[in-house]
Amino acid sequence: MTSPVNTQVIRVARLHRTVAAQLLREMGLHPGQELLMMQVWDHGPQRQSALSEALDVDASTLTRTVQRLEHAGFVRRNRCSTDGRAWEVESTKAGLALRERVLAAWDELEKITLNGLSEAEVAALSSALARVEGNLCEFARGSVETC
Amino acid sequence: MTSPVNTQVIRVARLHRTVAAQLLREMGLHPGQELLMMQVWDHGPQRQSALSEALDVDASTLTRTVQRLEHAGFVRRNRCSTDGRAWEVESTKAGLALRERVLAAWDELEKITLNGLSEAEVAALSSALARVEGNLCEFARGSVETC
DNA sequence: CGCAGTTACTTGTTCGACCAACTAACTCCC
DNA sequence: GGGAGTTAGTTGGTCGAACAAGTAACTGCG
Repeated sequence: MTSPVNTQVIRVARLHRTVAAQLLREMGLHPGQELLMMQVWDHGPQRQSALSEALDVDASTLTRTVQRLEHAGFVRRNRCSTDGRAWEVESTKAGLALRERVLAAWDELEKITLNGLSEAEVAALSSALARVEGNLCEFARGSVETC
Repeated sequence: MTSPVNTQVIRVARLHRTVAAQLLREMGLHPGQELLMMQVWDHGPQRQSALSEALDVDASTLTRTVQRLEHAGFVRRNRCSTDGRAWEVESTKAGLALRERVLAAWDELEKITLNGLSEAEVAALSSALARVEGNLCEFARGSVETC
């Protein structure tokens, strides 16, 4: 078999996203949006630059995700008082109303993913993924500093 | 921390794809396309339905990937002689010319990903990913049969 | 034979994600 | 103060990926 881990990563990622989409669908969210909402719920109103760094996505990706969430009414943007270029993103009431369901879906997704693995296996998997993430990040960024 | 493995899967997937994109870029391929090419190289001309099943992607995704690869000159389509609805997808000479470089890139990606992990750790990771894939697949498909 | 149902592929639409190029606003330093 | 350089966010384009809905061709059964 040629390079099975590459293939496994790709397949697991796609399936994981598909399952996430199924779970999030009924609350009107798409995969990726829940991460932004969770970040805002947990850490309050934040600039897009902070979100983009926390979620580790491109600024342009973030812009469009925020636009869609704003359009859907889950998020609001206010001009930053101290920096005229920046926006602060904040959850609306409608956004907050999703919180419990999203967290439940997130837990369920984790359970589905790890079904049948022992605690030790989960720990090993998690630590292996952390190292893989470090490896990939180092290569992608060209340095180990920002990982 | 809330549900760390979910997050890890998502981050690793994105980084893995980003690194793949960097490696494939210079040969004019995008992530996902290399999987199709490898499938065709390894198993010869195939119908799109076979490809879509082998790569486990939606038929519509496959259609467009084939269209782009065809447009790029890496792949050719011929009407299937025994079934007027189907197409057989085949690598062109230009496609075949990429083979060595793609396989090298694929190996490098695997090496980058697994850098610093022992053989035993890789084996454990791979087996854990296989089980996770089974779990997710079962949920996504609603049955264990097709996994 | 001919119609019903299935299968193979396509198209439209939406979304995440990236890169590249751009604007507007801030900062720093002469 | 004012220009050079940086930072924040946006827009345009492209691609993978999915779902939904559609067309054309095959299959099976009465």
